Amino acid sequence: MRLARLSEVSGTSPASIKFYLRAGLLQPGAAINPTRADYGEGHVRRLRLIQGLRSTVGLGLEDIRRIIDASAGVEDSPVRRLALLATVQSVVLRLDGDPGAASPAGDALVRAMAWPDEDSEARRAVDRHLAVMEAAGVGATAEVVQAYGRAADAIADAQLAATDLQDSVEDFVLTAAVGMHLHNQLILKIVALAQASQSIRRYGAGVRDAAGPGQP
Amino acid sequence: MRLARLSEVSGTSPASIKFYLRAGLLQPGAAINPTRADYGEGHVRRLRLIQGLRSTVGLGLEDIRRIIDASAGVEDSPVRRLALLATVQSVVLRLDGDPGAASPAGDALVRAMAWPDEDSEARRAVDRHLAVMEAAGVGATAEVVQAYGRAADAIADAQLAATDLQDSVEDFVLTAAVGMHLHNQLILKIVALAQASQSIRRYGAGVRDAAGPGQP
DNA sequence: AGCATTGGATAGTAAGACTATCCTCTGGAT
DNA sequence: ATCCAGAGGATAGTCTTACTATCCAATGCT
Repeated sequence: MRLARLSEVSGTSPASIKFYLRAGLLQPGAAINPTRADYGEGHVRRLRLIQGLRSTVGLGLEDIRRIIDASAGVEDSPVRRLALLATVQSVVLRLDGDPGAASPAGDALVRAMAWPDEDSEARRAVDRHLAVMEAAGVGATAEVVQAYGRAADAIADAQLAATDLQDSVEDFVLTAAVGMHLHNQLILKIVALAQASQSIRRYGAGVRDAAGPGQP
Repeated sequence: MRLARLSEVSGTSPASIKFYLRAGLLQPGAAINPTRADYGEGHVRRLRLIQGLRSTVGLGLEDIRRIIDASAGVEDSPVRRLALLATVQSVVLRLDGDPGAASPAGDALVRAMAWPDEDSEARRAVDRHLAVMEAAGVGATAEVVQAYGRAADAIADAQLAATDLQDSVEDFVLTAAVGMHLHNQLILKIVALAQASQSIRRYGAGVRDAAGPGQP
């Protein structure tokens, strides 16, 4: 198909498609001659992936490029797919950074949850984050961290169960990233609800009524 | 103190201070004469708040303005402070939106957690979010939602306990927002760790090694 | 008296993600 | 064979956000 048709099918403006081509997020179509190129189903899937990662997950084009690069060549093999999942998580949550020291709280968590005591980017990110919180005077007690751990276990289980290793790489990455993002948002909103609920429990419904800029 | 001194004390460039003054995020200093103004401790606190909300929590100036507006006049009264906390959460998590229908999953959660069955912005946000997830084909089972709920209860408890209702409004809002943000990030990172751990448990450490763009 | 500072206003910059315009080539209809 | 709408490529413009830099007249300290 030609650019105009690709634009229609994918719901992306021709100008944006050209932009993604220039940015290297989309392969050039097969050149029929110097002024005509042919695009296929792969281009449509790629555009769906870009759109989804942008609009739903809110990633920038640089992050999307990293995910696309990591997807290259990962067609089958569950192990590679799960590794790709780790990359997606790393990008979505910005897990990369300096190594940093292992934290006792992190060790305690891993032991309490009976998780394999392996070094991983996620583990280092948790350790670093606990150190940052400590430094900011916002410590997390071991009980709280373990409560997070139990919830995280359930979440991870649900997400892995919902992960279809048979999809095309694009669809696999897209559903994984979208699912991850939506679950993350859900947790945060439930925390907000819990906090509102506990406030009401302690101080009554007046808490709700006193909200907002205009005070009585 | 003069602008130059305020700049030194707060670590904000004079140009930025002027910018915040223009944007209305900072009150003008007490005018001594047409070309000289005096700034006080309140200005320093306000700048600390703006800086913290920007750099740590990553809020935009519009969101910061909403929080500042909501803080106006809230000096004491625990009830008002907790209401302010709800506003901060609403801004940080972007809880506002159309009402939307109540979801059975949300009701189940509230009942299971024995939270007060009150209407609130957070509750509507959870309901809406569950509907969005359903629509996106990323359903959350009741068990998962309740696992989130238990963790959220522990989180909310820890955060409310760490909330010092005696601080200045600025410090109160700042520590609340920063704590909220850091806890949120922690949860997401622990989920990432849980997922990595479960992947390794199922498929062995090969998952970790297969990560990254360069494949063997 | 004189010059650096202050405060206020105006305009410029940088990043990110497009969007619009221009130009040339071409392929199907005439 | 010829014409011209549309294709593809390149370049430049737009919009937003958050500053940063420059100007300018009025002071105030020396």
